[in-house]
Amino acid sequence: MAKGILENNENYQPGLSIDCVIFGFHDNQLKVLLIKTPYEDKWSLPGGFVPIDQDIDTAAVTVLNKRTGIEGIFLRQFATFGRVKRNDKHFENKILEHLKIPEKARKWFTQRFVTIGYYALVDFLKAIPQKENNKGSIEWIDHKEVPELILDHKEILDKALHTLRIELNLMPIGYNLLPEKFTMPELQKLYETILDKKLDRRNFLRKINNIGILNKLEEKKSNVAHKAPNLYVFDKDKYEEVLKNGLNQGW
Amino acid sequence: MAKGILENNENYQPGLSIDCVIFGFHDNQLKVLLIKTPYEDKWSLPGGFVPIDQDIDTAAVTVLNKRTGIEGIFLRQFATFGRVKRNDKHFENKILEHLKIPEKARKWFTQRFVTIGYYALVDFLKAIPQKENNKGSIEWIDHKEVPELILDHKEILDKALHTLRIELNLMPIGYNLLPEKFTMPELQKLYETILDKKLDRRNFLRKINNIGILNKLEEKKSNVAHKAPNLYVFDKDKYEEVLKNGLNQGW
DNA sequence: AGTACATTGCGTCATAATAACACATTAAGC
DNA sequence: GCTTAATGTGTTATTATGACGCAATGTACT
Repeated sequence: MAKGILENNENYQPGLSIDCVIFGFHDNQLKVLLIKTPYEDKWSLPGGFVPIDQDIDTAAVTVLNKRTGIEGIFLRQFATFGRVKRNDKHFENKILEHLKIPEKARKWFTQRFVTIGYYALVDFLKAIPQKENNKGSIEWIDHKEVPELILDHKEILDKALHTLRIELNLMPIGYNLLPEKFTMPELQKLYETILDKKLDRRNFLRKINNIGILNKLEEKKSNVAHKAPNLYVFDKDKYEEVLKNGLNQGW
Repeated sequence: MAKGILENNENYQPGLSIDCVIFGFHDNQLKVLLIKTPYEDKWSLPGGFVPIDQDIDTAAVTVLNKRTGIEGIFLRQFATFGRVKRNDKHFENKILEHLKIPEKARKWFTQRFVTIGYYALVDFLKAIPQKENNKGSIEWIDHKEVPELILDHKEILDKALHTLRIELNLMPIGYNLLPEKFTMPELQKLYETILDKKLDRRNFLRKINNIGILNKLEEKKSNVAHKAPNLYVFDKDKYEEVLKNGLNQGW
């Protein structure tokens, strides 16, 4: 919840919020950063409100930065959710009381909200979940084991993943999700996890190499079971270029 | 401008608007439906506000329906625009006076607005531009000859076209842009116009046919110069199926 | 040390998709 | 009837994709 919002409603854009679907990758699993709500047994996406003097993109960056502690990450708006009924039952009186929201601020919280969805791809190891005032809990959760979410947050999460899957065909990914040096099997696992589909090792290698954004290092990964795989890094310049121009332009 | 908004601000979601980029196709040109603003020599996208008790998608349908008179059209949300400065200079006093907006309503119009962009594909011949109270003017304008637009509407239009170009690879189009019976050269021209690129006749035919959404009719187009082209119709069932499942799934 | 096993690197082959191009057909206009 | 411009229907070379074979490498076990 945004700082000072209880005292200064008028400093925020009314009826508008930001919700972020923050993806990370760890242990061959796609993780999503979720927050446990203090007042009921559900979870929510990290979100916030939009300061009246701040661009919506900036407000999204603020949410992300506040929750992960990192900057300069991949962040993209993917949809805006505005069904009337999406929050009409949410902030009931008992919840407002539990949150100790003063009477005069309640109207602000119970108004109709439209929310703008952003999704982010971040480095799991660099992104340290940040609690709100050291209270509550925030955790990385396997996207296959997402618990019940408040409001329409499940729908938002699903839409984010769907968008990510489609955009896999339009842009390279991995730079923000993997450590600097990584192996081909790791990159492949990332794709397989996002797509929820097995890919052929050898065809994957060929296709990824054809994009031309990887540099193979001399070193191999050490301390691994079985044959040591090669290490790769992204060629940042080429990566950015492909990100900008897109790939796979059908027509 | 939405009905009753001057008297009943509180019936609308504050600081939120809808803008529609309505595309049509005629004379081998991609057209955009634009409105001449009465108070200055600029044009704007057709838009509206969001009734407090209406889904945003419904509000977008309302705008579209009001401006074209048609229903059941292809309409898709593509982005939300929320820079702080996007409308801070727009509704200056002289404009508010010109619009005869009463003093107490001015605060509503001068607040910060975030707008949700939708784009639509409609049949040029069926969509008859509808004026506001028979005042002002609304016209189909060639997308290559778009005049100066208010606010960030040019940016919104560009983003819509960019989205449409990308989505050409993910879905079939034409059903909402062409008459029921059409020729292959017409469909090709549509693609060429949207993409702003020449395509090879024979390769285009093969690729379109492989999608499997067209039925060739027995008849040919009559009263044409040169060789009479075949007529086609979309197979609605297959079209809808491909629309839903998408095409060209890279991975 | 030797062997089984899992995993990686690198390659082949058949098929499908794409790009570039040739030629015959049809109708209008002179 | 001839020219012209557009359409219908191919062919061929190149590239991308999908399915699969096999040798190399390191761990674990006997």
